[in-house]
Amino acid sequence: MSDASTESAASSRIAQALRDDILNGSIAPGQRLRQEDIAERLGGSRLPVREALRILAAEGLVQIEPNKGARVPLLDPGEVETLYRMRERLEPLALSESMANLSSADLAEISEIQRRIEQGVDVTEFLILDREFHMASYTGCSDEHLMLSVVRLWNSTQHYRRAFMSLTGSGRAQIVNAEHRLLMEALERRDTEDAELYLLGHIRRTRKELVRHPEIFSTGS
Amino acid sequence: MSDASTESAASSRIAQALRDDILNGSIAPGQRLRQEDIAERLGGSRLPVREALRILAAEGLVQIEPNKGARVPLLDPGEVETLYRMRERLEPLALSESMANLSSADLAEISEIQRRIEQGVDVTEFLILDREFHMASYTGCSDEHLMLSVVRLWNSTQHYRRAFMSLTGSGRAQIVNAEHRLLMEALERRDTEDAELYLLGHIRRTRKELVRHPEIFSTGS
DNA sequence: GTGGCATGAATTGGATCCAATAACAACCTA
DNA sequence: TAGGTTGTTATTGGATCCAATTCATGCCAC
Repeated sequence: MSDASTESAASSRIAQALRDDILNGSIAPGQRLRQEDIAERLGGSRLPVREALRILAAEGLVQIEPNKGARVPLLDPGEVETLYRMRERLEPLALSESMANLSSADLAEISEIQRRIEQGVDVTEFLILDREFHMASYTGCSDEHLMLSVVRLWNSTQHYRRAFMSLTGSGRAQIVNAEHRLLMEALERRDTEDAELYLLGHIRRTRKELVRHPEIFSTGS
Repeated sequence: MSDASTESAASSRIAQALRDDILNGSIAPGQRLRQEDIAERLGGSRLPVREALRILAAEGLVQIEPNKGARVPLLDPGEVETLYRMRERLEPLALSESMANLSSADLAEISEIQRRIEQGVDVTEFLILDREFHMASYTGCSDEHLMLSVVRLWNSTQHYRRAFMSLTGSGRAQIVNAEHRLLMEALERRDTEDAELYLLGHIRRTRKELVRHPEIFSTGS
């Protein structure tokens, strides 16, 4: 991400800043977002802030209640489980749409990302690289609707992925690496069927592991 | 629809009016939406119109380009095909989440909708009833994210469904009715596996038929 | 005649001000 | 003392005005 192309628009700039804050955990689920605070903190008036909140609402990063303001959604275990089931169905589709268009340079980049994952084990870094790994595998998918849906699913579940990783540490790193390597190998073989299957298994296993740790969802307050 | 509850905020009211206009074809894909025109036509200033356009953008009904305004998305055949492939993956999931919560009253309502479909053959009416039929089968699905995605997919493809129906007439009505009846019967048997399969087949067949008619996508201009 | 460029109008984006609604607290009453 | 009520405050929703950007038209040079 870190897109700075259209920084001209204040609303986009503010949306990007808020998006970063939410995704990296600076703003926690359940927290309320007052328009005036954001306007003061990020510069600009309340109007572009309101537009930014609408943009983020479209991405599932905040929810807006009329006359009550915006807050970061606080999901229960069932909702996260459903989001993962949606990922299991949509991401293999995105991968299959992508594979025909993946260049060998793309494959090399994916491989490089996985190499870095297997070196650094920092939780924060892992979350970034893991996301880059999967998104890189979808670069060949040119359909905006599908990719927007996929990004929405990643955004909505980002916080719980981090909570899970922080809780369990990198104990499961070997499993993830094995799954990533299987997926990569299928990509290099141009075997769509296998790639979809490995990806499905990867997401499904993660879902089951998340469900096994309901303590992730305790508010901590 | 035709919600007239006075509690609705201006932005929600305008969004609803625009949504109706887009879904029933009064506003065609590719058409530009000027803020001032809408404000004048529906009452209110440009500000709630801007919010309404953001709401609709979140639903995939309009797309906003910075400094260039909003317009109804004009999709090419490939995009619609992908949207249908997404439907094939997501709607069986929604159905499976829904089935456990479907009451016999819900089933009766679904059956009643199908009965009406088999009577009236008007294209406009069919589009409404067909949508009601499927949505009624998802009423047991309480997950907002999933249902929002499903609604988005229906909204984005509504215009092309209408174009297809207007073109081919009700010649395929018997096939649709047969598929709906198979689906209903599986619902009544509480057979999730069969229901998902019938639904998948139903959507997939429709996709293939749509792809066979590229003339739907000619702008007509 | 065609291509590029500049100027104008049209349209969107943003700031400030005002109104409406909801959260909050103190008060009064039973 | 507890519960409801009422008045105040904080926050969001909407209207109007101004600035920035884009698009179209027409002109000039080649």
